[in-house]
Amino acid sequence: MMPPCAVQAYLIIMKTKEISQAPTAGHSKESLRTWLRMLSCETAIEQHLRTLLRQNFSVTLPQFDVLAELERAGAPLTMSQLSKELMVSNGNVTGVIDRLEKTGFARRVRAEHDRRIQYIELTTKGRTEFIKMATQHERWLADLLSDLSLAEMGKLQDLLVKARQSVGSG
Amino acid sequence: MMPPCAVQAYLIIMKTKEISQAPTAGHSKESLRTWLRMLSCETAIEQHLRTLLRQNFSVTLPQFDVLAELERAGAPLTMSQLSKELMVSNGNVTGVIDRLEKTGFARRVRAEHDRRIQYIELTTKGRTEFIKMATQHERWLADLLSDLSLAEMGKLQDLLVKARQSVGSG
DNA sequence: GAAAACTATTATATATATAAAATATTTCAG
DNA sequence: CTGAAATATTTTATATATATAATAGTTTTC
Repeated sequence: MMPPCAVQAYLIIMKTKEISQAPTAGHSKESLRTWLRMLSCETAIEQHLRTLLRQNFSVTLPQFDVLAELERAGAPLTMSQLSKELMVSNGNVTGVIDRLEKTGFARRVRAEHDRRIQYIELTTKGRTEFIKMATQHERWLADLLSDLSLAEMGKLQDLLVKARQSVGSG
Repeated sequence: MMPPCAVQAYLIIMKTKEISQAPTAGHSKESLRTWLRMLSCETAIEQHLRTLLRQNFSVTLPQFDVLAELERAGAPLTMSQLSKELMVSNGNVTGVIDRLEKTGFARRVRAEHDRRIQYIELTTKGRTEFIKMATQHERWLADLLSDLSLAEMGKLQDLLVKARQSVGSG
């Protein structure tokens, strides 16, 4: 199975510069190295999860994301709410919901008070299946990161949060 | 502009569990939290870079990746070599190269010794433009991660490498 | 020389960004 | 209070990217 990738090959630059990097390399070079390592790590995990979800539950990652958001909300959401929460364009959600309706995991319900709005809600099947997926998903992750101690994960989280804040709003 | 996303909304789970997490939460929960933070951080950076590349150089991220790989190699590569290096499926590279040929950044050259093979090489224009892009790309990254000290980036890299190794081969 | 392996492309389904269009509601000038 | 303009919500259109699978052309191997 082939990975999602996309960004990926910044790796090139790292490969190129790596040898010539002195330990005191400037902030610019270290930023690049940090980013490339984050990218590599994130991509590897994402690939595993994507494949596992597809093979075990016949569901794609964006579909899983929508189910998760609906389950978390505990109530129907509009298309706009979904696209905002998932940070995906509006037109995108339309397609994902189309597929989730086809497989019977979610359904559209037209609002009465404002007929522009469609509420998206989980079906019983959708909720049941999502619970299974989420449980398994958490197990997979624990396995993927099993070499890290709790303390290491804590430190890693702190640094990731700091990096995220540095990048800016979101 | 809307982000790439895709994986994204595992965030949901984090949001759900966050409050109930005791400091001594188990490895499974911490793995999930670590992953969600990594995802959030990586996605934010990727979004910025993607937008900046597109707006400043009219190039997509996969196209930039191919250019980078060709530049790094310093020699023409075959389609298979590219798809392996970039961890993208074979059929995928075909499309990206089609577009890079159209914009004049790269070109196909049929090998003489083995007519199954196409070598992909940078054009002069492609090389020139890529250098500009890579320089700018590094600046953008330094800016995005400017809140992190060199020591913090070093520690973050160590943990990311360890996480990457835990995930497995690649 | 036939079977197996290799290389690249094509086909199909899904995902995504951007932009434009379609539909419905709200606001506000008159 | 009415109706045109502004807003809001969603879908559609187009281009790119991606995974998987199937196909076509070449080369290697036995």
